[in-house]
Amino acid sequence: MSKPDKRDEIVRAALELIAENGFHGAPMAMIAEHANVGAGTIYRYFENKDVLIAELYQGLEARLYPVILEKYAPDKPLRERFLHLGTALLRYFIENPLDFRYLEQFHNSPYGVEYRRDKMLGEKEGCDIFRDLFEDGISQQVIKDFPLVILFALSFGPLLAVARDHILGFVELDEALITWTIEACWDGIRR
Amino acid sequence: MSKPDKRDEIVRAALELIAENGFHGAPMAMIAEHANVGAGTIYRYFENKDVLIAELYQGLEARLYPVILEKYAPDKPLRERFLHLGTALLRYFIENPLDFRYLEQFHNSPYGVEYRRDKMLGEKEGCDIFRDLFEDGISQQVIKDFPLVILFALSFGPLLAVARDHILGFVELDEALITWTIEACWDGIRR
DNA sequence: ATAAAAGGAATGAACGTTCATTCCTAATCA
DNA sequence: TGATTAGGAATGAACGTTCATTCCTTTTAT
Repeated sequence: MSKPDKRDEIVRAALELIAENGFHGAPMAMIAEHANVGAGTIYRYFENKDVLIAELYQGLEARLYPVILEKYAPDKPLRERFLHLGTALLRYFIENPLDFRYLEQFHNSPYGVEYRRDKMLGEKEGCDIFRDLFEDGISQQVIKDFPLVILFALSFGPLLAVARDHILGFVELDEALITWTIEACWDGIRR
Repeated sequence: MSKPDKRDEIVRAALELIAENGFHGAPMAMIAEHANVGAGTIYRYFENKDVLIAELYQGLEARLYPVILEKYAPDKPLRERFLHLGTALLRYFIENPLDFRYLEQFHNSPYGVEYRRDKMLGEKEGCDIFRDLFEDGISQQVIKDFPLVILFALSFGPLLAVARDHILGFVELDEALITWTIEACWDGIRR
């Protein structure tokens, strides 16, 4: 097993176990076992569990942007742009349930809240695409003139909820239902 | 301190600590200390930590229904009924941030998922009021003909998200913003 | 005086992390 | 080329800590 191979195995095992069992249901010893690696080996690649958790998160976030930006046309009408981004995101979550569950675990943990607070205060990059879209829509009087946080809530709230419901098996989302759901989100934010 | 008084103190301390620090940030010893009670005393009232957590949850849920049903008029138009329930719920969460944070902790934990699954499979009582409302709306062709789970997601998704944002200090919700947000949710589900 | 309730030190299991040791590879020497 | 050895990656048993829970003593109430 080559060198980066081992790191990858650790990351993969951590993703699987944490996504399925939460941070506290995934002890380092168990992660090591599932990665076919000694317990101490993890510490050759990650300073401690917190660092492993954070790096894993950043890796997932980095994967996400290219996916939703693929074929994104910033010149199309606002509604079309919104539907593109929303459905792309929802599809990604459905096709990558482990990623989704991990992101949720992270966001609902102290790590995530702190991370989000930093982003808020620092006005960091990240959801730029959505923010631009909303600001565009407000100034064109196409989207309701609400604070951005509210628009985010109206868009991502349902999106994350249906993704969760699908992954937990409470509903079976097909292409049609995905589109309808994102269209309904648009109805919520449009004037 | 009388007998039920002690039980109440334990429940209050557990609510505060778990809402603020999560299940794993609220050890039994700390709960006992904050309740001014010996560590062993908790076990006179609750078989173990899981039972404490579950009973606390059921207590909160039981408080919730009377609140949102107050002044609820099942004969008013659908939109009005929806706005009443939605704003009442959102207001309750904002006025009782500890309750809200506890409920979120619970729902995002293995306890909550299992609990929800039981409810789903058993078609248990609970969100009856909302379900009736949605089914009414669908048959009157006022609400989109979506699966109930999707309608729940479109309504509660944003509601919980804005409540979270308010409590974490990312937005300051006043009466106007509360109404506008719930109206926007209605725009999302109405035909 | 007796029983019930409360208290908190003691217990053992589980966890993250460390570190002395092993193992593997590849450079060095004969 | 084949044998020897150095270096660092990998290991997993062991450690210290934390936690839920138990158990025995003390306090309170009757």
